[in-house]
Amino acid sequence: MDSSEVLTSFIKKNGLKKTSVRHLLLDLIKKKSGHFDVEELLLGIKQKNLKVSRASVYRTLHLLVGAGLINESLQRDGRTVYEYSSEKTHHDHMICVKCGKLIEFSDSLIEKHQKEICKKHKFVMTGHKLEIKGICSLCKNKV
Amino acid sequence: MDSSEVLTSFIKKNGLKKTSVRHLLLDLIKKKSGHFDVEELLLGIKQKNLKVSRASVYRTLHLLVGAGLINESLQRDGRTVYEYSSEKTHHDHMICVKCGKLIEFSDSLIEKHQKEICKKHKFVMTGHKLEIKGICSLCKNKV
DNA sequence: ATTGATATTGAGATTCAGTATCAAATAGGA
DNA sequence: TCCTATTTGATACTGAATCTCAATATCAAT
Repeated sequence: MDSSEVLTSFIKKNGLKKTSVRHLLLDLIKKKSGHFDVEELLLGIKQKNLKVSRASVYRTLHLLVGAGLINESLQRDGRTVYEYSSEKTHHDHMICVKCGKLIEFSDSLIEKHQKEICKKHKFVMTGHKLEIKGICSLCKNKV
Repeated sequence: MDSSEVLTSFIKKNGLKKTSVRHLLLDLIKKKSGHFDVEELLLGIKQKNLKVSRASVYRTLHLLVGAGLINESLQRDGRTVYEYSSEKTHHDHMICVKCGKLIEFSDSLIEKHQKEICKKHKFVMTGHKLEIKGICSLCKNKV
């Protein structure tokens, strides 16, 4: 089932309506395939001479998170950064506090431990976020 | 070296000035010993008939983070939640998306893996945050 | 295809956490 | 005490995210 079908079935299951705005945004996001925020999406929309309002972008992003198609990835400069939930394993982030560089990594052992901890607390995990802040190898060697 | 001394030496080392506001806030935070945000601090200040401005609270919190005395713990309802960096090992959080309940946990294996990953990427970690979102055991059993 | 009930959208106003500004107050060395 | 740099408080400002509400679109039933 591809993402468009996932969206359609999520919409149907929740008594919502299939709209062009919702599928248009999903398409834009799929093409980006990486991290993005609301400003980036709005810029892309403007450049392509499409018409989607800021409010609809925010609303649709919430919807897509609910459908599991995208994730709130992290906060950067006060903005929420999202990413498309691809099939590849969940990954986490290192953020360089000097240059803002984002490094992705994934560690199956950490994932496994998280699941065990949730089990121990009888907690049903719906999402998780691991952010490591520090100084990247390039910045470390500067001055 | 207790936290007040840590603050004093941090202030001296950075050519800053020792002020009553800074030590007052540190004392308030130590007494709280748990999670807190700016509004909570301001409320406590008001109730005790103390006088510290909102701007100074924000400024001092940044200072205390820099001195390693407190941590930015997580985001809750758009507000930054801090916590006092006690001697106990670093801990992470589970947040119930239904009731907002915060569950603390710590896992030395996860910590260890994080360090290894940083080493692999030649990344100098200055802090990290792990947030697991989901549904707590109490909410799970409610309708 | 038309209707009607309901959900969605766009434009702009609003909210609110956090930041910037700047004059007055304070710290602390000389 | 004096001098200079830092800090503080009051308040204006910023900007991401949300709210409002009239206009529009969806879709099931006719």
